[in-house]
Amino acid sequence: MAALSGVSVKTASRALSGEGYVAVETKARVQSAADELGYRLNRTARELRRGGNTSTLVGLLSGDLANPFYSRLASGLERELRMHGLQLITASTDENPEWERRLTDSLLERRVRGLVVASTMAEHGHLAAERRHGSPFVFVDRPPVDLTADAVLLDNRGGAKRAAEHLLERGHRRIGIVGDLSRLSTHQDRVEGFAEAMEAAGVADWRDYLLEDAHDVDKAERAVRALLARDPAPTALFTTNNRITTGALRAIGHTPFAATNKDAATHRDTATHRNAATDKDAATGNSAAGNSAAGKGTALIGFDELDLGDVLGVSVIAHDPEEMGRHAARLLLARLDGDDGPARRVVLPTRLIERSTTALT
Amino acid sequence: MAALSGVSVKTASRALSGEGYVAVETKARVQSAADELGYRLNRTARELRRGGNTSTLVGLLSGDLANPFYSRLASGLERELRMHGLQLITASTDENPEWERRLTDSLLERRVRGLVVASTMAEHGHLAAERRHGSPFVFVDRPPVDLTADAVLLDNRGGAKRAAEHLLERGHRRIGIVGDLSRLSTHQDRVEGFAEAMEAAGVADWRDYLLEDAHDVDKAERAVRALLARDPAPTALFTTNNRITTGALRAIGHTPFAATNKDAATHRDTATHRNAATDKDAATGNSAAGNSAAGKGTALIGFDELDLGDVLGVSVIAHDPEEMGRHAARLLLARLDGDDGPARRVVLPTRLIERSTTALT
DNA sequence: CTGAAAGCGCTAACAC
DNA sequence: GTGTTAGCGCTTTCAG
Repeated sequence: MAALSGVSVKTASRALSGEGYVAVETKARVQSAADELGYRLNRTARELRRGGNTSTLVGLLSGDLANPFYSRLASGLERELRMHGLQLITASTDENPEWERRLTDSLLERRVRGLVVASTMAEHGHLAAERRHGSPFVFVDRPPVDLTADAVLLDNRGGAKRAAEHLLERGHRRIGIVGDLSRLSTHQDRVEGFAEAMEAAGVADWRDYLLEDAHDVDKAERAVRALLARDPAPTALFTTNNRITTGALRAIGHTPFAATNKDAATHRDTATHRNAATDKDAATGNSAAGNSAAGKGTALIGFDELDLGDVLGVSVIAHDPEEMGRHAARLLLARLDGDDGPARRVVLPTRLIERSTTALT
Repeated sequence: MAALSGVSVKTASRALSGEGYVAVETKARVQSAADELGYRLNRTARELRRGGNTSTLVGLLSGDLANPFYSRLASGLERELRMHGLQLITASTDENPEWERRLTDSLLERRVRGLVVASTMAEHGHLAAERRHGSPFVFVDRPPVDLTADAVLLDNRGGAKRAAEHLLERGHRRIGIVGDLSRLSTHQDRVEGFAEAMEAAGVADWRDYLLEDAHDVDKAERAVRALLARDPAPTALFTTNNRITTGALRAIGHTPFAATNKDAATHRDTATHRNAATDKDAATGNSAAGNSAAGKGTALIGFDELDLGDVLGVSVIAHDPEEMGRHAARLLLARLDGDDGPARRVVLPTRLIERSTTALT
């Protein structure tokens, strides 16, 4: 113990934590002793003794931290929390409900100060007891089911409706729509918004061009190819999230530059665990330029902004993931500050960004 | 205490933690009592009592979690750790050394099991005492200075050299190079590699076209515009990371689709805190199509793969951030497993992906 | 299989 | 300014 090395006893606590009065000289002595021994305060023990919730940890559960949507959400959240002395601890659920449950337990056992979750579970009744006297929850992107809790959501329905209207206004009627896991509420809302606009326009058979459960870029690419191969091919496409839009762009295959393109290796080099698949994908990806004739004239609008969306000229329904994170942080901070009012629900707007992929030709 | 609600005392511990022998019936009784009270084990207290390092937390410090490079690194790291029962706690330093120091202290005080850090600090001698009997460190992306520790790095020099050679082979001699913060070792290595190739080719004045400290997309875009406005304008560009490449693409302004593009709002809607700037940027971004004539024929190769790099046809020096994360996890796990051999240094390869931006015309 | 006591590292509350 | 005592919630002994 640093106390022995110094001369005093557990007044070292005061010196190192900077709380309470300590003589300047004593403080210096303790400090240097601690430095020499490589000693540091044990924050865990401190939080235990302090009782209640003194932790400075806030948990975030999301499907996949590598998805720009979630990483930007995390970034906004983290920055806002940090300004209030809190730290973010993140975990990916891989959209697996069982893992989400396990990770939630784990974070709660760790007595996090609060929990922000983009849930992949079908219902959240099991958290009711927790919520009564535990850490506050904030749901992001997807609302709680069977539980009242704060939530920050997107206007999915409105955004999707706007996307469909935009395509309809430009004369399209056979519009393909490719979606994520069909069990996700965000997906359902987007399909609903789309349906609303289509039916209002008198297009009853829009479901013929609906493809769901395209959860990753490769699946999306295949889905889009399948759609474009239909006999009366769709003249336009609505892709309901960033990964799907990426897949669609690969399928449609813009090659903005000269075609002297011997891009043998695709960028999907991250998939080191699925070698066979990678090679095959590389081949199909490579043929994009060749196939492009099929979907080249197809109009496209996607939900979620893309990193190079402006450069590529992709029309999108955009929103602000970082803002979502900041909002979640603010709701959480309010709860930590004692706010025990009714659950709040914030719905963030989306907006249409019209670019070349839906330009009139 | 659940003990009271049940009938036994702190045998509840055994029941809930599942360690030691407990009658099946007793266990069930305790369980239901705990459920009802919304009680959960306090992992913090457990770890304290257990002494030493029993925590399951691993910290990651990086510059900016929203940067795809770091978020993919985090993703690979998190997945690998999770397979071994460990959890990831992340924090962004915003490339601010002072914050990095503070966050490091904070994580260490929390007795994380290990620390993975993409450091922004100039030296790390202060961690020497820590390393002796504290948690192991793994440096990623940037090597430790004044400290021996495990590290997973990229072949920055080789990759940059390859990029330069690629451009030189295609006849370019006036090659602009735009880099990140000049104090970062990754930047320096990349410039060195570039320099090596240029000097070997007899281009002595390459520094005339070097612009540094373009740390964000906007700065990069401006830097590239400035470069292209030089009198003998460069015929090719090497951008040394993903953000800079993005900025360059905006500046060069490919508009792959028809120019009926009224993209009034740029995608930089995230910058709600800098309204004035945003509007201005939007304007300049918007004029990309107009200005494009200036740099349209300019060859471009970037360090780091881009999300839509294949669709856009951007040549890059690619590598695998997720793999870097997995490697870091493995080094850390080995240390936790008792490995006390000399510090390891893993250097991951890069590879050239040749696409249309460097195609011969 | 279950219980009682002690103590992990720290800090609240009081002394001195 | 500083020291003392007790106890946060748990798990470790070591006994029943």
